Amino acid sequence: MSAPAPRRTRIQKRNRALILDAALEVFSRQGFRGATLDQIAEAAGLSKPNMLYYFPSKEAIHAELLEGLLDTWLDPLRGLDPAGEPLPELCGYVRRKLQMARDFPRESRLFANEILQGAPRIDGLLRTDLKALVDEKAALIARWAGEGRLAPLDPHHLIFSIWATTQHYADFAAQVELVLGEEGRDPFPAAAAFLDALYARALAPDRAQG
Amino acid sequence: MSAPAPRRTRIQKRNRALILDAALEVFSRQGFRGATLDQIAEAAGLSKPNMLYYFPSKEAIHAELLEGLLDTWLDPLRGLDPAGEPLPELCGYVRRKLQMARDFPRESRLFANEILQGAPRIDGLLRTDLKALVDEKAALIARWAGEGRLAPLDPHHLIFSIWATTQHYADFAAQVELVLGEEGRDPFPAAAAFLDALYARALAPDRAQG
DNA sequence: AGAGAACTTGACTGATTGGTCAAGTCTGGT
DNA sequence: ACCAGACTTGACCAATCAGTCAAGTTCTCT
Repeated sequence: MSAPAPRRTRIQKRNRALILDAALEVFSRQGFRGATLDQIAEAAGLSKPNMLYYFPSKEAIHAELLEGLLDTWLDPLRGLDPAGEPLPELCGYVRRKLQMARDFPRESRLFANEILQGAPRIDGLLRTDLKALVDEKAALIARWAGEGRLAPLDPHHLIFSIWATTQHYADFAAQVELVLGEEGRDPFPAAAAFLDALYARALAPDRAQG
Repeated sequence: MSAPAPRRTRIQKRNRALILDAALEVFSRQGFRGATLDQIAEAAGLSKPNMLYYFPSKEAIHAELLEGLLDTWLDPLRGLDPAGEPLPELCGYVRRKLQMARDFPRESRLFANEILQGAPRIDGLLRTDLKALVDEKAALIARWAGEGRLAPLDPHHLIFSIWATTQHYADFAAQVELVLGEEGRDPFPAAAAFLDALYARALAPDRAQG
């Protein structure tokens, strides 16, 4: 199926990692077209021809970043446990997703850039992997709501809202910092407290009638 | 203060509008660096030198788009009425903001692109106009919450969450369509119903005690 | 109709882009 | 020490980039 296991020397491992890290930084800010190999090479501390010794093209670097991304990106959602209590499960999901926005803001921006452009290079993955997982978890949420253990909210749009509110702190970090005005301080603790309260309130099931 | 009123012929009005519309389309997808004057010229149906007869540079086109943007972008928030009932006021704000995402998705993406890059060309405006308005409305929301007419949620993060959830439907439209799977259908009616329910539940004040 | 301004464009420029190549240097195994 | 393969790089290339310019065409006003 996949390519034969590539033999990698120590130097290959180190330099490929340097390149991917630098490329993540540049692509996540400038988008694919806006990024240049020179920027990436400089950020990686390598010469441009040397970088192209490890990757055949700009496309290849970008593709390798995107491939690795979606899997880890969806981990928090995979962790939504059908056996757990609905409300804590969903609040836990929100917390994990926010944690990812804090820990991997560059990955979040890379993804955002890709979607903003209409998802030209990731369309296939979204259509299959992403949609399957979301549909599965949406069904779970719908079941919980049907059992009266959760507020009756559209599951797909609920997932969208969780993505939006959590990734906002990575993708729009510049705006968040400017508006809060405390440019040194970490907005994530307050964000976590707010989102926990928001979803705890919104998702609490209606009072049982009669 | 501002430049002397520019005398504009019919042709100037038409062609400037053509250029700005084409540029909005291209910049909002590709970002500033990723967009090219040739793309914009082709989308506008003009030759590149002709386009540069109306605008001195690529930067100038982009700047003109950004300048016009923030004002209309903040209109829904300005409409938050201190004299109104807190809950309907905020739900109305959510509705107006979602309507803007539906009617002006390119503007939303242009803004998102700019913030993703760290807001290099709009930093000043955000620091002054945006922050002032947000602080004013956050104070209003805090007052409402203090009076027990609204749930006690952090006002700044509440505003962030409204921005995030509504703009999501413009900026991440490609993903929303793919996940919902009904690629022809309009996701906005369901989104409006969901967001109205979400915020109505989350923002309802706690039951008065004793 | 005619003059002057407004508009349009093909051909161009220097800079930057992604990518190549031959000729080097370094590294690890013997 | 030696060699083969791994790594590195300066110089280079064709394509594309933002922007210029001179020479044209079209419009507007009288």
